[in-house]
Amino acid sequence: MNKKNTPCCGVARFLTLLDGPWATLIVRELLHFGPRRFTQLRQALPGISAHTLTHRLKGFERHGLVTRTAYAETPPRVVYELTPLGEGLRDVLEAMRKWGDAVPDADPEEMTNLHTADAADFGTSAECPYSQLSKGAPKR
Amino acid sequence: MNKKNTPCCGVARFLTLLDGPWATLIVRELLHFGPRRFTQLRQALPGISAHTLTHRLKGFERHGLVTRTAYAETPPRVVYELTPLGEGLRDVLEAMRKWGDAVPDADPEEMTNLHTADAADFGTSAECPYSQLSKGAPKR
DNA sequence: CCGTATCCGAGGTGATACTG
DNA sequence: CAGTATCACCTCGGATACGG
Repeated sequence: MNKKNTPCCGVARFLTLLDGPWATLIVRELLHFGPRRFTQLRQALPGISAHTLTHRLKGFERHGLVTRTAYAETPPRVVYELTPLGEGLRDVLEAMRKWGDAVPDADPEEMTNLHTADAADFGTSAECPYSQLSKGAPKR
Repeated sequence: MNKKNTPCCGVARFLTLLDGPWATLIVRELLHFGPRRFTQLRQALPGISAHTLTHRLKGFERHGLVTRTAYAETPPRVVYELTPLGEGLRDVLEAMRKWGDAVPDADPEEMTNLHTADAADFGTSAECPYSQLSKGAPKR
């Protein structure tokens, strides 16, 4: 919009709002499945803790990326949903996915390549092995 | 123990390869300016330390995102350049920038220092205010 | 000039236990 | 079910000092 040389601001803003390893993946879930409950997100993101999920979600809500709707029922039910702003992340996520899929296996020795199918989507959430990247586990 | 397990979905892969707040910004510099020397990058990213820059750069090199070319001169000269793979990140960065620009300033209190320089001019993207948001940056 | 080595703080994350 | 609180760990990042 303004000068062509200002990617700095937009990029930095994205990085600020979606900091942390889990943030983007949570958004991916909501983009892919639509409104989701707390437990659903938790199950869809193997390895994430309630602590982290809560923290990220609250941050998103605070920044206007998602809405939180609590139903006073028994048992309680809370639904998180992307706002239009959060929906706007679809293009970014899509670009990421496209790039990531195109990445040749730079590290030859592994590649648990099982994501062959879901190119059209953001990937099947359930099989995201990102849990293995959790801080506690040595990843590289 | 393998160094890295490659996430099956592209999004996770991106997040794995470009982890940390500075990673994406370094790529942005290289995307924008092309091949750059160590010191140039350092200057272009106010607040980054040699330690971090080296670490990120080595990671990029290891994953095939950038190439490192050292000239045995005096004084020594080292040039980093994006590989085609790294170039492919342009779309992602662009998507981020586009989104970030469209984000309304929902958090004035958190972004305070962000606009100090304001839309003024990041003419060359040199002054990326992200340094003030970095983990260790004490500016706030 | 281009890093590397070491120390240190900050914050994300997980595990566990507990509340509404 | 949907969190919250606390603790501890890990990694990233900055600062400084040193080496190629």
